[in-house]
Amino acid sequence: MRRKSVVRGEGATRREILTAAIERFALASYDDVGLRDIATDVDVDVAYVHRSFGSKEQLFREVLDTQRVDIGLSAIGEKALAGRLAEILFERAHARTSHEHDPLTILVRSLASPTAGRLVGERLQDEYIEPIQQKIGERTPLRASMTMSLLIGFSILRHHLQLPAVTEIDPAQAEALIASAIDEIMKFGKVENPDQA
Amino acid sequence: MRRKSVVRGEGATRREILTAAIERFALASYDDVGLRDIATDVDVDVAYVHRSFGSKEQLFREVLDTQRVDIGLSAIGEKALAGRLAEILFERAHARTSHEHDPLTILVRSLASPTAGRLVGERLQDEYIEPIQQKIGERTPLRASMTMSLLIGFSILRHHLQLPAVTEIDPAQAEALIASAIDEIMKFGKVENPDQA
DNA sequence: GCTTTAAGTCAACTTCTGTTGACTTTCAAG
DNA sequence: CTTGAAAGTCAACAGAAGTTGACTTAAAGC
Repeated sequence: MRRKSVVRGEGATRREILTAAIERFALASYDDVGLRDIATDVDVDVAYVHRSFGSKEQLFREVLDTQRVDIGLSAIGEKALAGRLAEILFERAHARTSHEHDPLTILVRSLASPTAGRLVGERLQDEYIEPIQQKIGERTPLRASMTMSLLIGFSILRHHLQLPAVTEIDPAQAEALIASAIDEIMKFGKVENPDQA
Repeated sequence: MRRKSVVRGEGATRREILTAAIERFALASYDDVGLRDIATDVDVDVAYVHRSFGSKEQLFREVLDTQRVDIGLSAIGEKALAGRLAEILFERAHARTSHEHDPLTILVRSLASPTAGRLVGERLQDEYIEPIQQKIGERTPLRASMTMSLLIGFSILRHHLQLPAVTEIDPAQAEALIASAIDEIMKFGKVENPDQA
């Protein structure tokens, strides 16, 4: 008597579905991606997409797992942190096969969704803010959050809204400027009163 | 022979609906706010909400009009720009009646929606980035965009995701740090090679 | 008092969503 | 050849959404 699992499908088709889902979730938000869209991409029935992962939310969760990025903080010093973060943000922007996206894209796309938002928040906290906090010294929550603000805001302007001012920028130049902005934020903890009125 | 307008309702109830809509759109995204929610708030029929504005999109447009903010750039110098922007972001955070929100909130909430996203992008460009560009000197698109990245990212972390690290910060302190971060970004144009490897 | 116009309601339609039960197909093991 | 589980399909449901046509109510204008 085998236990009949609710989740079916462990083979090649399942992987194809996951790949198609990654693509879709990088281009539209959780709520705007329909299981039927994904089903069409892979040319299977909607029901199969659903049952291969148990639920849409579970599928999304697995997509997020796919996008994990190791900041590699343990290996680098505080000085190199800014550069590393900027690098992550632009890592795939330099790639020639341009339908690749930076690891923040999928997270950022689905920020607003009530269903997916909670998952996104957790990932952001665990995968970025937490590690950054551990790396820097004083006023850490605020500084780590400001750093993330810059990264997330930039990703939004660039990929979501595709504002010309941002998309037309030379990536290498933008990367350098992001890095030095983060560097400045890192210095905040070390000054008592930055500029204050 | 009066022309029968598709849009009905010019009176007090219409204004109530608009107020309720503002509240709703500040708390949830365009797609997640239902006309039925708003109708319930004001205690009228859904159909009346719809017809008072012609369409949901038109209602949202009027809500955005409501949120217009004059940065007042003409009156201030480049030096005061950073402080002014930070002030806008925190203007209503200090208020005691706390169900008020900063003018970016509604824009940011509906970034992801395909329907509302276009509107949001236009507003952001016209109302913030454009004015900021006009105020600063060199490398203007990039610097203006970086500034907006910080503002938007912070708004998202604070209001959307409500990450503890951001919500627990003393507003006055955060405002000061945002301002000095923007100040640093403003200096980018004036240095040839910031730090570069 | 009748009429017109706006204010507001009611019920329904259409479209789209994730989900589910029941079915068929495939294919390897015994 | 038979069995049995996995792979995959089909049709349908239930819920929610924006929208629309037809209706009623209410208050002025003449």
